[in-house]
Amino acid sequence: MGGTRRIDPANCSVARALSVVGERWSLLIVREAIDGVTRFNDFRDRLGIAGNLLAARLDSLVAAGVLLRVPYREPGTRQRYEYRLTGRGLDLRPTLLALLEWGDRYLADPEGPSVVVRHHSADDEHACEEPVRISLECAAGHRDLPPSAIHRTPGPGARFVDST
Amino acid sequence: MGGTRRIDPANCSVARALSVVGERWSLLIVREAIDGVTRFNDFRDRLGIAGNLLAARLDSLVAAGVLLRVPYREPGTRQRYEYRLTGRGLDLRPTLLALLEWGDRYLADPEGPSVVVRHHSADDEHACEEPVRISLECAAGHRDLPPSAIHRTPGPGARFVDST
DNA sequence: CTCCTAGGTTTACTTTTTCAACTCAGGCGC
DNA sequence: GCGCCTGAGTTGAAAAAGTAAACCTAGGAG
Repeated sequence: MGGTRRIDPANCSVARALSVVGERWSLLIVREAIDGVTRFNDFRDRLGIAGNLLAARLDSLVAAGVLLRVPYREPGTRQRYEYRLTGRGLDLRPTLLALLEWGDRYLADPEGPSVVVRHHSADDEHACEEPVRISLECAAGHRDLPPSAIHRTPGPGARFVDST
Repeated sequence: MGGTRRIDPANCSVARALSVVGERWSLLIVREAIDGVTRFNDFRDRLGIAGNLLAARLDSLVAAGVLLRVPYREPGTRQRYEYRLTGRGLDLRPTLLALLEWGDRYLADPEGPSVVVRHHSADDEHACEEPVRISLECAAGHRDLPPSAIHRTPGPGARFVDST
């Protein structure tokens, strides 16, 4: 017994992240939220998702802190709730952008990508409207690493399992 | 009729990418493949996934070009098949890294991340073993854009739907 | 000629997802 | 006050997906 040890694949932030946003629809809901959607019927109409499932997903995203359930009241109507993206939710943008890039590269519409993500800013200073892409860079400042130039190493919270 | 028009949310590379790698287990299988796993029983043992489901996922990842089914033969055994990551599969690393970063930031083990992705290279020249992270940069050279500094615009393949 | 093993397939069961219909609470016109 | 409309869900039955465990299978070893 006691062969080599390797990082336990179950104790991994990828798996934990996927347990929150890995279900069908979750990331698409976040994408719509990033696009400014906040209301139940708008999510439902834009995604074509079933109402009960949307309710369940919104609940779990709220529980995970990705969305915030906020009461609002439009003049002349009763109080209702909307779902606002939190900081956590905004921080899923790189994930969505990585998926967008991969989809554009390998599964795009023949006419080209349907969505281009561009740089802008509230103040004019940095607004340039140029397309944005994902880049891998290391703490030593090496930029644009190819996917083959990275490897996984155990971190402080690593657990190990024996492999045979 | 004919309100404002917006990008059709169904005609989107994020949705297409998720139709390939968005099912439960798919990205974890890719993660293991990136980690060097190629064989059925290794995937099964490391992930704890049911055999029939693993078979189905491997098939669909092969059909999507993420994995390649390659015959091999170990001396003294019959020919078997293994599943090798393709270029498409490797290009999912940024997606996995984005999920890893998000999970580390918001769902980490109290002791810290279990996995740290580091920079290395086959030739010593660029090897530095520093941690790698995802960065958003635009074509004009602006780097490290915060998630709030980007927005979606229609691309050449965009389709539109009326919104009320 | 039987056993072993990696790589699956089958079967039976449980859970999720889907679709459509229904509810609910308040505001509004009358 | 009464019925109607609307946004935001809930309910329930059917279909699809996932799980666990037993079973199959082809070639090499003994």
